[in-house]
Amino acid sequence: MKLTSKGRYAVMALVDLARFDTINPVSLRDISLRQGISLDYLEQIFSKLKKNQIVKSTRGTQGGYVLSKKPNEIKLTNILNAVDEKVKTVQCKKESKKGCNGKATKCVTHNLWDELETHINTFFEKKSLQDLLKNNSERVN
Amino acid sequence: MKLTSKGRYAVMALVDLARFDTINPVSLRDISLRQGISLDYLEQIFSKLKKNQIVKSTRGTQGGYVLSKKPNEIKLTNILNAVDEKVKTVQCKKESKKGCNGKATKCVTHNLWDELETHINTFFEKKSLQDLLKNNSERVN
DNA sequence: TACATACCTGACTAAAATGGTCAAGTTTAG
DNA sequence: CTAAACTTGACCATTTTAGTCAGGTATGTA
Ligand code: FES
Ligand code: FES
Repeated sequence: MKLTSKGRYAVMALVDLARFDTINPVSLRDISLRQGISLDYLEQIFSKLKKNQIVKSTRGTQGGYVLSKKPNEIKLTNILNAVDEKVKTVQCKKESKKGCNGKATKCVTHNLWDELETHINTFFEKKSLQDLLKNNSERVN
Repeated sequence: MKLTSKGRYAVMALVDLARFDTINPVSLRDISLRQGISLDYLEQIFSKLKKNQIVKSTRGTQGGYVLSKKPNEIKLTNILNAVDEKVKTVQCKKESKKGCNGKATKCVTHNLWDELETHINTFFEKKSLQDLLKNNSERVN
């Protein structure tokens, strides 16, 4: 399973976006400055977020990014999947009958990792951007 | 957070051990063959497991490893910690007031990752080796 | 129309982590 | 005394990570 700064940055940036995109699109430069993330790296990340329809972009002066859905409709799963931070705990191909070691049968730990995967995914599916906003600004609706 | 083959192998090996150590100590070579894990790599892993009092060793011919506690007393947490696969999701030092980006305040995602950490640790604390045995051999007391 | 701003794309890379291997022991049952 | 098995530590190829860099292209505004 992976949880690296790419995923972390993606979430941070989107929380920032959710806070500030109410009037105008938010430029990556602003996010970069506010959150302390390299601009060039942000561009890579937002390129993926855009491909996955999590954000929309406007080019040109005064351009920037806007969320393409409401914060409560964007789940953490969506974000992490978008930037390729798939939660993958089992080693083998799940569909295959074969185990991770190439043997004919699933390994002794297969069920364990599978359970864990579900456990984590459930967590990410329940959490939305909205939850993070609430959590952090103490003031919501 | 990390979950790599070192942790995976550690768990596999210990399940194997739990099954076969009832009469004699089990040699790493046997585990290596049964589970398809490199012998040299297993040695690295067992060295750590021993330092953390999860297994005991007997040297010499017919030597090998034995669990140092009962399977139901060995939690997954213990195993993964022993091989340095700490579940660490927050980026910052938890005790510090500072955030992960060096700013004076915790970042907007701090609470999220902290919750996730708890969520995963709970899972690992509930699971013991015993559970895995049950799960896999269909026959237990 | 110029031009600054901001998105967009792809190649490149230093450093770290991963998943081992290799060599040279020491210990002890038989 | 010797073979099996643990012990230690150095070494290494490959992959991943976390970016940087160098060029674009689009567009609102002056
Ligand atoms: S993880 Fe699926 S068989 Fe080992
Ligand atoms: S993770 Fe703790 S401050 Fe960012």
